[in-house]
Amino acid sequence: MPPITTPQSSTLTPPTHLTLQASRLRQGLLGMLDHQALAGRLPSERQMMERFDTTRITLREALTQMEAEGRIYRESRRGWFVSPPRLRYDLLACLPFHDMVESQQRRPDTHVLEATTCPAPPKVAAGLGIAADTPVYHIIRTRRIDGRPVLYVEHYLRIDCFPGILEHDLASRSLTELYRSHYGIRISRVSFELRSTVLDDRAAHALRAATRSPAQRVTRINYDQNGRAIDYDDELWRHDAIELTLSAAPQNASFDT
Amino acid sequence: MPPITTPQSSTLTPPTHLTLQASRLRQGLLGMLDHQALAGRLPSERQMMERFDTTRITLREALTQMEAEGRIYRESRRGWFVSPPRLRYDLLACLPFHDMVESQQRRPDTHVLEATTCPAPPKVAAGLGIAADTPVYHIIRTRRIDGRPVLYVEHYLRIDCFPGILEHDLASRSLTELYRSHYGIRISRVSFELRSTVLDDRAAHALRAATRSPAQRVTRINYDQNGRAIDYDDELWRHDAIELTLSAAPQNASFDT
DNA sequence: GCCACTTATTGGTCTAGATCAGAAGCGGCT
DNA sequence: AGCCGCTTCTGATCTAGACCAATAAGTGGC
Repeated sequence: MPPITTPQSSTLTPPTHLTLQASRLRQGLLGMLDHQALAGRLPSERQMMERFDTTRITLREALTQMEAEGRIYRESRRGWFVSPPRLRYDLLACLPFHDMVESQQRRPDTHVLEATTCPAPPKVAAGLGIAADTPVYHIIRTRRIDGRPVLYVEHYLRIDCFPGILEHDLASRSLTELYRSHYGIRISRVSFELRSTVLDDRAAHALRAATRSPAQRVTRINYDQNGRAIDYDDELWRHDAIELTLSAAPQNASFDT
Repeated sequence: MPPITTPQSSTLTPPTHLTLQASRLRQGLLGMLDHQALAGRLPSERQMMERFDTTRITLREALTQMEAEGRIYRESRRGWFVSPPRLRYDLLACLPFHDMVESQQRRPDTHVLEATTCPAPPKVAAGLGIAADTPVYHIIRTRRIDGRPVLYVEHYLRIDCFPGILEHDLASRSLTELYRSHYGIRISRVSFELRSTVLDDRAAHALRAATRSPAQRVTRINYDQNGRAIDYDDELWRHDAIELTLSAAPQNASFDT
């Protein structure tokens, strides 16, 4: 006998339940993204909720998932937006932010939030190989691409390497360029630590993002030609804004038999 | 009339509202993590919801946030767990998975889901520099650390480079080791593409994870000593399971004046 | 025309449930 | 000892609202 696999699907229960709501919603949203494509802003939550005939909570869950995918993002209390293409960030090219962004036909933009001196936090001290609480320069900046804030970065610089560097224009000049032109220091080695987390309250606020939005942390230590750690950068990117790339020779694979 | 700014705050509505619930909940959960530390499993949602006197939805939102932070993770329909320490994954060390895991005093484990031949998907073909739909080996594996499934990886190998490689034991031997010992091919260059996304349905199912849990994608192309692309790997990691590291000389910074 | 104020809109947070389906544990049977 | 079906627990999904707070737009006075 033919044991019909879905005996109840057509008669008793209407086909509009199960977990179909989610996929239906998802389909609808994806279609919306395709159509208005680069339009940017999505309709308000209440409008979408009505259009897709669902609940606010269900809708928000679907939106949150697409945010995690990197398709859309939100600005705090401002709405949902379609994510622009990711910036390709070549870790070893070591291009200054402005150059990197412009080389991809995008418009960069930097804003300095803070430029002070502070005692080195434990992690920074450890990374730089100096005693904890040694004074260091502390620079906090936000960076935007095509007007969208995507990066919150804190730099910690060794004071003995870059005396007086805070006097320069830190919004329009790149640090690495300053290192070279004013201090004769060039970067001969970099080490990275990458992990995906969320924006902390400070970063979220600075980026106009909702607290604890998904983020990509890029911690970076630069070394000069003498192998001395000269600065420690802590970058928090909106996770949908970048795609990290990297190409190099492996460091031990040549020692085969 | 005197429009008292907060007329209802003390009388009608209890002071337990605002956004305090969230932070209170968060505190409680963090305390719980600290105390039972490595215990692993968290209490059931209904128990926590009662203990913290809140709603299921509010609780789940808090849990989801901590999942995004990488502090906890969930197994589909099985519960919430405290995230173990992240595995340090040195991109340029190019250590086989088993060695990498064991060198960090963890227990590795591999399971082969599929080992077939298939036409190269467009992206793979482009990455390998071969015509689309050229047949390639296709290996799908899941990997675990201390019994926890953390990695879903699909390998695409050029058949002309590794004829008959599917006959080997792909669960206990590393591919790179097979490349070297049986085919005389060693990896002389790697290129990576890193982006944070979510697990697709297949990967989620294979990792016993909820669909669309946060994930770190690591796409990798290996090149042999002749500069020829030999394989294309697509790795999907549970995002809280790893911390990527990397140390190298920048590729253009030496050309200063 | 500029600025302070008001108001409407919208996202952020929360309540109080219900239903469904997979996972785990348990017994009993083989 | 081990397989199988049953029950129970638990997470997954969804409904139908409410109130708060920040933004943005509109309004009136100077």
